[in-house]
Amino acid sequence: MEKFKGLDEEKQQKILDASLKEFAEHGYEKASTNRMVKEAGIGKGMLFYYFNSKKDLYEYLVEYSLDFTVEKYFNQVDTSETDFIERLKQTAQVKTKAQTENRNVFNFLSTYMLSTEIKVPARLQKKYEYMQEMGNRMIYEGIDLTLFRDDVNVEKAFKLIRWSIEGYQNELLHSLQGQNMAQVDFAPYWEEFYAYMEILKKSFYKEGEREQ
Amino acid sequence: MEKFKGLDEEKQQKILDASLKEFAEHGYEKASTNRMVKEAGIGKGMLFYYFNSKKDLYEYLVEYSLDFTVEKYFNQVDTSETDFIERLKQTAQVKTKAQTENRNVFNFLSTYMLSTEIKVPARLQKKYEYMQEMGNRMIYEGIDLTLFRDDVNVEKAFKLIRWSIEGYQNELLHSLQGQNMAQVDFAPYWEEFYAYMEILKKSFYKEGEREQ
DNA sequence: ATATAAATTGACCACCCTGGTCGACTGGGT
DNA sequence: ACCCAGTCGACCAGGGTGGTCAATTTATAT
Repeated sequence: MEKFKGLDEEKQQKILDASLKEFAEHGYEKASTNRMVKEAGIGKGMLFYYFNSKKDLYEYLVEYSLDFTVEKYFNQVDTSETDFIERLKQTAQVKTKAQTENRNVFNFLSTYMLSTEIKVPARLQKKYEYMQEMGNRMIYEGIDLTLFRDDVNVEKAFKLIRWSIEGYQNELLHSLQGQNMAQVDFAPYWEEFYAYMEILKKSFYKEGEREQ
Repeated sequence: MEKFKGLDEEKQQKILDASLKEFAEHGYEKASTNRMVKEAGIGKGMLFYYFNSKKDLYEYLVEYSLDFTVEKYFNQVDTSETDFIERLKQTAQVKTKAQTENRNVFNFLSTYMLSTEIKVPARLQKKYEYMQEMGNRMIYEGIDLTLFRDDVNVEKAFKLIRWSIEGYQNELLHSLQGQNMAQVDFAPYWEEFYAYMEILKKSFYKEGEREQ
């Protein structure tokens, strides 16, 4: 692995992108090292020179993706915002940015989370659980509960709001399928998103407790 | 194909289940006819005796799944219910029932809808589009718009409510992963689901326009 | 009972792809 | 001149592919 880290950034990135993508699309077993090296533009031997085996490569990618997610996503959210919906608006923005900058990491990680075909070492498993815990804190910690209507269960309102936002993001992602994310003008979609957020506030917050 | 339809129901079902499952899990290209026949408990030759080729089998399954969905799902929903959330409650119940009775069809169809690796004949494509149109009508046709609050856009409220329900269903499905659906006691989950629906009514409907 | 037809099997085919290895080659440092 | 880390891709044995077909069992008709 030290071999790999000695490479110049650009080459590293090409190899990471190629292998993250391959694993994300095909899962562990059916991912092909041949396709990876072709996509990355390196000789077959090099992949096994940098990483010793397919399995080692996979574990390296898991750790890389976890670190990436914590640093470029979780650590960017300002947890001093106590308005739940505002907090989620912010996470949506940060997430979109991180996702646009490196889609492969997100795709890889989400297939990794669902898949059960391979078990990683305990150290990585721990890291993964720690990351989930961190993600929860990023969303729920320090939220001002008094903004919510008194006649609805706050826990359930949390979930409904999160599901709504995930639903919007999924639909948007699906409708933008195939387009190069880097060159899509997101402005109108943010407008639309904010409109949805306003509705959620009207619906789930107390009357008159809303800003402006 | 007539050969296949002449079989007794039980054998047909075994073959359908095995191949729907295989295609759903691996996609068209990587699905293995060998695994299908092993799972179905028939000789290799028979699959190509009933259906002429892998492709023909796939198209048969698409049509079968579309017909199944329309008959056992769409046609069971009572569209005389004009309360949007009540209508969706009902579709959720019908869907859960149909899904429990034949999970493979739903899994196959949802991967088919996302996948782009194979294009089916125009006739099937038309049938698919007709089914989507039918699904929309099942959900939106004849809905009483006056129940909704005046200060929110109804179209957007529709979507928020649907996303919420889909979110709940996904989370439930995920938490029940691996268990045999046929022998899960759904009663407490329906309780929980109804609680969520009540919150949605409180949030998105006019004050005092709610039943009881 | 016999002849004919239909259903069913699985060994077999030629081909493709797999993760991983290894001898050959490169270019820069000494 | 020698060394050596870096790089390549032909090559390996093994396994899986969709599809075929001669052989056998089972059902049907006479």
